[in-house]
Amino acid sequence: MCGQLRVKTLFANGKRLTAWPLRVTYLPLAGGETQVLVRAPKALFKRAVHRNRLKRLMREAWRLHQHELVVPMQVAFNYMDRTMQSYQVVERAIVKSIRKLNENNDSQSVDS
RNA sequence: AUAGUAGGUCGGUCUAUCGCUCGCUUUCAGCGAGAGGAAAGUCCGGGCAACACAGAGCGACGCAUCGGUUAACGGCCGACAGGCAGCAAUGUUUGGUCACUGGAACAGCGACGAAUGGCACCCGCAAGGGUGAUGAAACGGCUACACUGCGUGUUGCAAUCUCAUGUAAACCCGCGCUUGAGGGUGGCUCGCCCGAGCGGGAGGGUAGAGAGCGUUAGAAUGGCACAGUAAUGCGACCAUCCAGAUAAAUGAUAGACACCUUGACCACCAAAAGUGGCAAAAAGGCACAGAACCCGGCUUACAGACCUACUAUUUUU
Repeated sequence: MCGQLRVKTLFANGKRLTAWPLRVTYLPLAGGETQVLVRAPKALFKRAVHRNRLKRLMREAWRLHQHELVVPMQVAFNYMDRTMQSYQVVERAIVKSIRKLNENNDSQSVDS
């Protein structure tokens, strides 16, 4: 996912959920392809190496589990812990957040 | 053997599965390439680009023993002198001129040997004088400025160029159109040049792509000679063409090996401590750190391993 405008609208209008150590901001799409964004803030990690590492872990976990997401949406994974976590922890968080995204979407469709 | 000094090298390897970026090809696939010694800090110096040409004077800034080295440097190499630290190997620090002008400091004297002050003794009513011993501290300067010599045009790849998209060539105010606003030249002046628009307000629009951009043939990289004490040169010989992302590729998982720490146990010893040997199982660890136009330096960070030279002490021959 890229483009200043799209990112801005996602963070302005998107909903949030938490799956430690990630905070997920998402916005369901009517159609099209799912767009993803990963973030490791400079405020939390001073060194570029650490930020790169975390973004790679998040991307890798997403790559292996992206097919589990049912409905297309815009998703932003935001790393928010101050310590470096292992791949296992990140993977668990990604899986959990995908499950939550699916649940939320189901309940929404039921309501409407 | 122990302790230390200086310089240098390396800084994980392999396999399987699933991926990422770039290139090529016979393109639903295959093959090849894919982070560092500091890629970092952005502190110096260049290349490169733009400013029409890149001139002169003044100023400003930087550097300052001597020689060498280089594309260049405030870097590097070698040498000299003084201070400081160390038993030593060595490390560290300082190094133009003060003749003239100004400032601070400064009585005068002084290796032909030390003024003054303090001390002791003697003379004198006193002021003071004489003799003697002890003896901290000193080199011919310091700082700023000035002078002398050398160097520097400015801005930086968000430079710069091209294409595409879109709007308002509209509105208001001020100045100007050769008797010339404004600009190039951002420290100033002169000189040179461009010149019909320029500055401000409110408002409207765009913010995508490509080149620059990858050691596509050079200050190129890696060997090997040669010259030199060395930095470095020579390119004489051989080999090679080597990351190129842009919400920013170079990764994830599993296993094996290597390395480091702890270490059952064994030997010496009466025992403990200590020293030496072996190093299974197990546990833990495996640094600093991620290219962004490209090079040469400097500085800082760094687990651990290895190599070379030298110094001191002890023992043995």
